[in-house]
Amino acid sequence: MAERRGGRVTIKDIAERAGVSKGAVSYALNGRPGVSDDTRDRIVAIANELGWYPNRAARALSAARVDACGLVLARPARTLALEPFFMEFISGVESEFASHSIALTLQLVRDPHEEIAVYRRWFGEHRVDGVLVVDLRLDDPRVDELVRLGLPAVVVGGPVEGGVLPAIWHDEGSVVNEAIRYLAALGHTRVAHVTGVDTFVHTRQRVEAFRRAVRELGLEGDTVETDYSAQSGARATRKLLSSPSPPTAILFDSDLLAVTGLGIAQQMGFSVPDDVSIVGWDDSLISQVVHPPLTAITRDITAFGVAAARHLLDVVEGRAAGDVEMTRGELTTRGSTAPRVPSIAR
Amino acid sequence: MAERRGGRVTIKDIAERAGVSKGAVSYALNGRPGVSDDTRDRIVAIANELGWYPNRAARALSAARVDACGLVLARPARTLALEPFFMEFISGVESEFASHSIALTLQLVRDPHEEIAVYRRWFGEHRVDGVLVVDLRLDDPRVDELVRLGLPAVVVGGPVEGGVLPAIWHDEGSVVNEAIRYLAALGHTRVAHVTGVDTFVHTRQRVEAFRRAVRELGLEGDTVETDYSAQSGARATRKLLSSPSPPTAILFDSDLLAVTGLGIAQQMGFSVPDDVSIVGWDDSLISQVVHPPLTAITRDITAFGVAAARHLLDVVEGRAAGDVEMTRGELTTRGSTAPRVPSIAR
DNA sequence: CTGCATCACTTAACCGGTAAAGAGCATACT
DNA sequence: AGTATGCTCTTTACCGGTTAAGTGATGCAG
Repeated sequence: MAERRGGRVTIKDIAERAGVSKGAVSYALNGRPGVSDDTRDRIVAIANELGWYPNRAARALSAARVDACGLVLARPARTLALEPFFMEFISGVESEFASHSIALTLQLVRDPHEEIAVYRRWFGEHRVDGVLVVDLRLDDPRVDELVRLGLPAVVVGGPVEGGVLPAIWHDEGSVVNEAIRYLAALGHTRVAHVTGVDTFVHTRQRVEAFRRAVRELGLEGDTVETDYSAQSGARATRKLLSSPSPPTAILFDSDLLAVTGLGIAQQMGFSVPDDVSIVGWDDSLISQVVHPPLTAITRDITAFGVAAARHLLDVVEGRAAGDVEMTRGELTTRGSTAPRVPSIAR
Repeated sequence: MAERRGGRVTIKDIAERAGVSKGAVSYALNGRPGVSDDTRDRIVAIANELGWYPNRAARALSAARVDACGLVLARPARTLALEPFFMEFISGVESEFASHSIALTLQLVRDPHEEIAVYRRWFGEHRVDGVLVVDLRLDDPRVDELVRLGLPAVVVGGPVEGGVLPAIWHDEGSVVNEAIRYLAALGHTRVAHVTGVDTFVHTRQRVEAFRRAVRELGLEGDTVETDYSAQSGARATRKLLSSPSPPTAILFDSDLLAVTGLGIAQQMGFSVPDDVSIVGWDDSLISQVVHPPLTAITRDITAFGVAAARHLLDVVEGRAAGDVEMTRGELTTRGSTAPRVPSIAR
């Protein structure tokens, strides 16, 4: 084998073997006109035989594309590890990228400030063709920076003010509404909402929907904010349940929060679901393996990842922009929710 | 601003601004001799002002490095999402890579066969400088392929037969030994081990250590294999606990398995830890938030990721090869283990 | 005053692809 | 016959860096 640098096969090797020029090889392997079918077949056969793959760096240098997209996660590692959402989302993103031979470049950072620095670097280095931005915040500085750079991006989790970047999100409101109506139908009048980070747009959407539903149904409804960490979830649950008139049903904004809340409730002597009903979010197996299994808001996160990735590829190729609103999740009822037991019980 | 393609600043722009040649700019920005200090300072100042970053593709084409490393995960997405190990590991890997401006390219695949195809492509495309290989198997075909390709790699999870690839792993055996001795000291005589995938090297190590400890201590000790999925964990637990003389203590090979096992045990009417003690592995918050919190084998997974990444960078740069054995984990005791209640109780 | 380093830079080739422009030849048309 | 057209392939420039080799100018020793 005529192998060169690092054992890699280049189109030059193929050209020599086929007795044609580099240009002809390039035309042949890219399926473009300019070579006869005979020559093309011969070249393709040689390429396969030698196990040729296009050198990505070389291609990126002339073509504008690097065939890689990026995802930056700015949540604490410990939270990420426990939040099944991200791995499922990534797996959806991956499967879409893989079928287009696009690489996923992942980076974990500590805060949005670092995240912006990563975008600047990635753009300057031409490391990625585009990025997926998660956990959209109100007045998100990342949006301005991405627009300024001109780095193609799709924002996951809420429409962007002014529509300056294409976005994709779930209808969070109507499923919150469904969950609260379900709890009300079970007889609960004091409900609570343990939310995620308050400045995230999807948190706002959920909180607003929660407040609206509570108002419309004439319930009492507290809201407690967390930073998605287990500790803050434990604190929030403890605070709610130690109030003089604790809620009889709690909606949690993530699996991790819900499972933590369940543990705290049980530890405080509350029986779930007899004393307090619990509803989780992002129904993962964790919700199902705990005891009792959790009623939860289910959505197809992998499909969400697929859709986000596809949208980004469209944006990168200039095929489309605009926003995509995915169908809302569903409420899956399990053992952690039950009709409210009249207060004589306690 | 003299900006060109896609708004990116190139050394040509800097050269024009500074009134020098491209070569001089390259020398200046790479801290190599060949330019005066004055000129260097001027060039660096201009580069900073224009926000220049080296185009990675261009650099990769001449230098041999692409400054990216890869990680392929060949477990089902649903399992991955729930297994905190991987995200924690990735976060460790990431933090080490990030401090060297190395990108992490992640790919999820269905099986080792696809994984090999990814390595071939990555190597041919020159997408990565090296890879981290997880879940080492006996007679792992990936090892042969990586050796054949000459793609730098570090194997995570057990030494490679023949030492053909550098590896990094934990001492799994001695911590298993510690856990079983602890259970024996609590009075347990019938113990069980719910393992992961049997062909993984680290599973073998654990199983051997378990069998040795059981033999040495004169215990009865069943081993049941799973594929790490929650379903198979549930099945394994059900099988063990429905035997005529069920074990009074079970060691699970992962958090997910342990939590699932806990749920099944409780569902079957076993009290944990009174009827059966449970020990988990990879002590994540999940183990801590369930009820009772799980006794578990703890190890610093993030540090493991850091060490693996650092070892890979050494290998890529030809600085080192060889194997690294990390310190073993520790047993953290919590509420899921207790002294054995004499069998009169049941 | 010559000879020879040394310094500070420029020139040019190269990495491995892409793609526009050109060249040689056969066929088709007027 | 002359020329236009089309096809197939080659030549060449280019992407944005790196780097070996080359060039003037300066300094300094003999």
